This record gives sequence, C-alpha cells and structure tokens, in this order.
Amino acid sequence: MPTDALSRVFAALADPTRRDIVARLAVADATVNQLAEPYRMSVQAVYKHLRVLEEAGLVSRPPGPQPRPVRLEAGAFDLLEEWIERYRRRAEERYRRLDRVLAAMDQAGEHAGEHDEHEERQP
Amino acid sequence: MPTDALSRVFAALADPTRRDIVARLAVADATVNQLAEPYRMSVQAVYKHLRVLEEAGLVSRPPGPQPRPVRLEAGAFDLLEEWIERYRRRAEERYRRLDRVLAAMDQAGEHAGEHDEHEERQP
DNA sequence: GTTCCTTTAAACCAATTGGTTTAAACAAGA
DNA sequence: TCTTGTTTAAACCAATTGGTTTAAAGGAAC
Repeated sequence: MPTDALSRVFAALADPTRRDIVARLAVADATVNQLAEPYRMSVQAVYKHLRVLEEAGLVSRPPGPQPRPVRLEAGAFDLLEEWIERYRRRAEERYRRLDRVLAAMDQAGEHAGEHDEHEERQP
Repeated sequence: MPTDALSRVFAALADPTRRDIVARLAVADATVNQLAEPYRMSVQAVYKHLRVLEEAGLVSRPPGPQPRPVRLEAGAFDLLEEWIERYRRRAEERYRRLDRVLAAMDQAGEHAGEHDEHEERQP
C-alpha cells in the first residue's frame, strides 16, 4: 500500500476484469450489483476490485442513498498519459535519430559500424 | 503467462524499477550491467525485470556481440495510449454532459433531481 | 422493529511476484 | 585452451493478489 500513485494506477489496470469495469463505467455510472452481474465471481470480489480502482483514483463512490453509484474519475488517466507521452516521445525521437545514423552508415560503407552508439552525444 | 497483451503491458509498468528502466532506456540504449548498476539488487533480478518488459513488448534485445544492448520498443506504448484515450475521452464527454444536466437541474429547482441519470439515453 | 438489500470485514487459499543464492551454459579475449 | 564476463536457469522465500466463504454492520422500506 505504500506504493506510489503511478504504480497503483498501472497495477489497477493490469487486471482484465478491472479494465472491463472501467470500460463499462466510461459509458455510464453503475451500481456495484449492476457491475457484478455479468461476471461469474462473487459480489464481494467486485467490491475488492472496486477498492483497488478507488485507491488508484480511477473511480469514486460519491456518498448518497443506498445503492451508491460508481463513477469513473477521468483525472487519473492524465497521470498515465503524462508518463507514457514523456517516454514514448523520447523513444521515437531516438528512433528517428538512429534511422538517420543507420542511413548515413549505410551509404558510407559498413567498416566503421559498430555498436557503440549508446553513448549519447546529442546537445 | 496466458494473460492478454494489454494486461502484460500494464503489469510490466506497475513496478517502479521497471518504469525507471524504461525511463533510462528512453534516453539511451544500455547493457544489462549498466542498467543494474544504480540499483541495490542483484543483476539476476534485473534480468528478471527485463524479461517481464520483453514479454510485454516494451523492450527488445537485438542479438549481437556479447554485452547485448537493451532497446526500448516504442510500439507497445501505442497499445496503452489507444486504450487509455478511448475511455478517457468517453469519461470526459460524460462529465461535460453531466455538467449540463446538473446546471439545468440547478436552475429548474431541485425537486425532480434524483440519481437515476445513469440510464443512458444519448443518441 | 424487522426484514431485506448493500456494504465492509475477516479468515483462508492457491497462484503470482520480486527478490535471493547457487549453478550452469555461452561467448570472447588472452 | 583457459579464463573472464555475460546470460539463463533453478530452487527457494516472503509478500501480494484474486478469489472464496462466512459474518457482521448500515440503511431503507415496510
């Protein structure tokens, strides 16, 4: 439980049932029983899944009259996208750069082409 | 291991060490020993982490001379972003719609406002 | 107040996970 | 070939996870 927020979000979405719940909540709020109905597991198991999603900040259960609805929290997705975007972008840049290097090596001949390019020397 | 691709990717990134590895690979390829150096765990543990990342398609280890480099595979990020984008967008739309409904309820008086709006009736 | 549904809690279980250590197979360089 | 560094594999361990069942507490409606 003392794991960081990002780990909690990723871990929460690593389970197919939990992703399915998120998918269904994306189209409409639902009560726990509604959510549990299609699955072949106990209602308590669904409560457990919801607690995981809740602790990850992906879902909230606003208080109110008894069959409390479960609501998708769009905010947690931003955390994810921020992280992913950051590294994906860098990776793609590196690929483009690598492609240029390979192309240059290709037309220059293959005598100097070794595997020492991982020492970064970009500005 | 018979889990689906998306689960593997999410699970792989649910570990901070693994995310750190990805982050470092985003700036430059590295050998396993280079990757393992800053951590206080055994090199074998890092190999295990890399196997997880590899099976998730986030990383590849192109064959070649002995200290084989580890390379970030940008492709797997697309899977993630695709999934996230889909549901985040829907969730946001629903929020906007809900805001309108609430605003309408607000200026119409609060006698009819119950919690039955999760039966979707959008076209 | 009782009864019924919803929610939370607890004890338990099998499987997975993130590590370890030890050992063996591979590849290169001297 | 011998030695050294890299990679993979195996056996083990503690902690976590995704489920279960059972039980109890909270709220609504009658």
